[in-house]
Amino acid sequence: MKISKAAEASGVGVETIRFYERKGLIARPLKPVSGGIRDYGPDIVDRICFIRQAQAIGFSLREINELLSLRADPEADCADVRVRAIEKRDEVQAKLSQLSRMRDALDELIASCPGGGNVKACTILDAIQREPSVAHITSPKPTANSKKGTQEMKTTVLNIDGMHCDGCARTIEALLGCVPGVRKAEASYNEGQARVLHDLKEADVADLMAAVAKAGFTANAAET
Amino acid sequence: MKISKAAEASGVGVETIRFYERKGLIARPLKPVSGGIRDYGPDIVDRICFIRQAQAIGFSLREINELLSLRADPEADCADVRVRAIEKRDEVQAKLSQLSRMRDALDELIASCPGGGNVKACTILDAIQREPSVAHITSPKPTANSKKGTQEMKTTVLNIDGMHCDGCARTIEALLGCVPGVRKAEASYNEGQARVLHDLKEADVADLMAAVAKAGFTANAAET
DNA sequence: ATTGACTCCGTAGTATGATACGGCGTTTAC
DNA sequence: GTAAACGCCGTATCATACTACGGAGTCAAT
Repeated sequence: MKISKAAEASGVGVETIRFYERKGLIARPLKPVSGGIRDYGPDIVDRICFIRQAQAIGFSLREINELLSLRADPEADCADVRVRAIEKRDEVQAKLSQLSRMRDALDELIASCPGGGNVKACTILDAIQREPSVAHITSPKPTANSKKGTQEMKTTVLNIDGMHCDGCARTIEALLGCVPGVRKAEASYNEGQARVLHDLKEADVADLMAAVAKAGFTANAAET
Repeated sequence: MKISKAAEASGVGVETIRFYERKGLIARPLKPVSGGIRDYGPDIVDRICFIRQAQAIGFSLREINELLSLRADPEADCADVRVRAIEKRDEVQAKLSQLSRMRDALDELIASCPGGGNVKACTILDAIQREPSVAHITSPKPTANSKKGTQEMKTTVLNIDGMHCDGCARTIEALLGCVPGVRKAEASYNEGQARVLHDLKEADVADLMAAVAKAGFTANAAET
């Protein structure tokens, strides 16, 4: 097989094959004693395919070279390969979670755009700053509140549609807890209700309903 | 803050900051009228951190510049920002799917690995060469199943109707985890999806759907 | 006042992963 | 037997993202 055939068979360009040869990723077939054209075997095509696949998974050429040496090393253990794969998976996973946060930030930006001119409140920067513990979802910041003594605490009971389990109840509690002005939130799956202690100056019932609606539940103030 | 402080605070080299300035990624602080040394503020440090994180996720500097310009415009036309944000969102989504396929491919490789032994028998190395699910990263063709081998790991993505919270997601994970042949199950309330790594020899997609249906959810195989 | 650490700025070099070009030799089809 | 099509090989170029270097200026302490 000549080099152009090999290139076609493995889906790369001729120059790329030569490039891999220079990089030591594939062996350069010897010229036949007689003449001047090298003969590429199917093993080389396989090797090039391997390289391309490994690249697609995210390995760099240097890493691929290491994988290839491992493959050739009779002393090498499969566990070595496994470790590399797991490391790579973790890398990819980390990127995924950050990207997903960035997408959420963009969604937020898009959603807030038509509403009004406060594009400034864009969270794109926040979205990927530092590895983020999920903490901020469950633990709302202790609000340094009440500049004045004008509080108006109230407990509101909400009837909630759409809860399917205790997990839903906990989600609702967390959501309500994040609303500024909410001091305490309890939700019960069995009762289909949430009980919220909040400062009417900062959070009214509509705010609560909106927070719950974000997760797809429907809330209505209960008659007491 | 002098440039070396800013560099230290953001974890890059001084030269890198100057490089970003030349590229227009960050503004170069004006020299004070009096003297010759520029003063770097914390906003620049934030911006640099953002750049680094975004890079780690896989954005190029040019793309990052575009992302940053989304938030920078104070008086920008809302519609324009919106259009660009939507474009970016699509890019991010595309990147997410690609990375997600990479992760699935790696998961499949790792799951099929016995964990030790000679590399001659390394299933990971073999699979990088042959596994059709790895191939679809670059060329997403319908996979032709190889009948040989004792296992056939596959990642199936299910779109799930009826999830109302993270708790539901955890329930679904547990249910799927109980199906024989399932190696790994991840469900996300936000995505409305579950991602299942399973051995087709033991558990097919119908099995997965049946398991989920037991708890009152509806599952459909997603096209990726 | 002098040292030493740092800044400023332009230019140049490095690494990765290719891709292209030019000059020459070898096949091969007509 | 000759011309197009390849193959061979070295070098050059591209894009991206830094990293380093050299010379001059700035600044604070000794």
